[in-house]
Amino acid sequence: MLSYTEENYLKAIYHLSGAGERPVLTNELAETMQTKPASVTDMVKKLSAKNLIAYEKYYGVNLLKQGKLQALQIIRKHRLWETFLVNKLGFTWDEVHEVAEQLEHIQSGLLIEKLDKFLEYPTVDPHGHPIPDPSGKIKEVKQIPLADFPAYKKCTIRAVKNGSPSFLQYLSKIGIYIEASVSIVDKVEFDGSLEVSIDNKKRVFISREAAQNLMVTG
Amino acid sequence: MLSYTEENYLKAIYHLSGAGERPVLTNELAETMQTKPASVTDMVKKLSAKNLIAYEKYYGVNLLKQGKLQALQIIRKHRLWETFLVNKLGFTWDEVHEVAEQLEHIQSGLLIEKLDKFLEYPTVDPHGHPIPDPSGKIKEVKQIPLADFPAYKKCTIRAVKNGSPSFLQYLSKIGIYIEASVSIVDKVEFDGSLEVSIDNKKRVFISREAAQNLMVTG
DNA sequence: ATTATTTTTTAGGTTAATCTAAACTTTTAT
DNA sequence: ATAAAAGTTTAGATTAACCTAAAAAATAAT
Repeated sequence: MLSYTEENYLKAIYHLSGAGERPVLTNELAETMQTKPASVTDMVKKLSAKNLIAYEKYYGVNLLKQGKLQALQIIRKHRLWETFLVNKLGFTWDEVHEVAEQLEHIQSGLLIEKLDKFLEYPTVDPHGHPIPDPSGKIKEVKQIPLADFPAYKKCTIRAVKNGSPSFLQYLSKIGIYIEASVSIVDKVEFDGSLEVSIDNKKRVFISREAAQNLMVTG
Repeated sequence: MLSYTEENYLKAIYHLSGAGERPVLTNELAETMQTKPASVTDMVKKLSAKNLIAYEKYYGVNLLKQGKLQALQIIRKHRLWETFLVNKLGFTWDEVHEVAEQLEHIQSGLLIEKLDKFLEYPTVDPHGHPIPDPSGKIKEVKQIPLADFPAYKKCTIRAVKNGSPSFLQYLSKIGIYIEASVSIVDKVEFDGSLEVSIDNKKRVFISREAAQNLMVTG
């Protein structure tokens, strides 16, 4: 059984490594874990001793099979809980992260099984992120940033990349939501900002920065 | 902010003290906390320094106002979660305790507020135990053990006292549930066991022990 | 190719919650 | 009333997760 902290490390390693693609450095891990590099070294040795990650001094860590599976289980729980909070309890999408960070550590297979059923087996969370299945498999859907989508063509908002509360609140305020149908109607040369039509109803300006964090499908 | 462990101590003190009526001894606390008396002494000093309990050497501890309030908040959360697990997720009443022990420590006022609303402001949990209101107030209902109820008179099962999983499973099996209408139709002299009629439909024998753990109202 | 800089690790220490063993109170039993 | 038993506290260790400061390795810059 993993500790709360060990679980958080695995999750951070998963995200920082891009689902286990590249090695994660001590310093980046220290930053996301809000701790000191020296502490990371300690923990990384511990996880390595448990065969969850492969740790090589001065090089970084890589997720091993078991570690990746564990990380995916935690992500699964996190996203199921977020879905619950929004769909059932009426949280807004900018309010759920902190609470889900706690709920994801509850240990009960039965609970997650029943929660999944109660939510009718959702495949994405309120931010559009995919929910791994019980075995850790993820149904990836090809998405590109709205910033890279051709102008005048309709597309659908599928996910937010950086889901910080303030960004999410901003999106709500201007009327952008998951599944919204949008199209770029103008590009401002000066700063790369875009004028976007939402559901053929309203038009809003969004920064290049924001457009890079909105993932769409054609 | 209290630690997970501190919260559990407060809750245990609340229960062992009978809602704060009598002092709790180090040894009993050690037993329910599954730890050693020496560890209890340490923790009790800590909670005392935080003015949550009054600790007197060799005498025991008493809950102070703030400590009692905290304990009641945790109990509130525990019972709301149990209600959620049974009413919404389809857990049986013997499966919920362990999970609720974890969920009760989630820190989020908003979450409990919304959960309470989602459950439509329940006043008792699946075991018939009262759910404290947000300020910690409990609506006490006078109940007596079925064992002490007069024979032949109808009464209603309101709560279980010792809600161990095996007892709860046994109750389910013989058809006893919260809100069931029952009456004692025979008392066995030999061992104090009772023959009980449930909903005027079926008759079962229950031990004196069991009858003492079933709380009823007339 | 050295030197300087950055990154990472090691060494040694801290805190919360536990433990064991020994000392000390309180209670119980003669 | 005193001795034995039971209960409780103190003292000193341990473990997980962190820390700081110093040493070591890797990377970048002249």
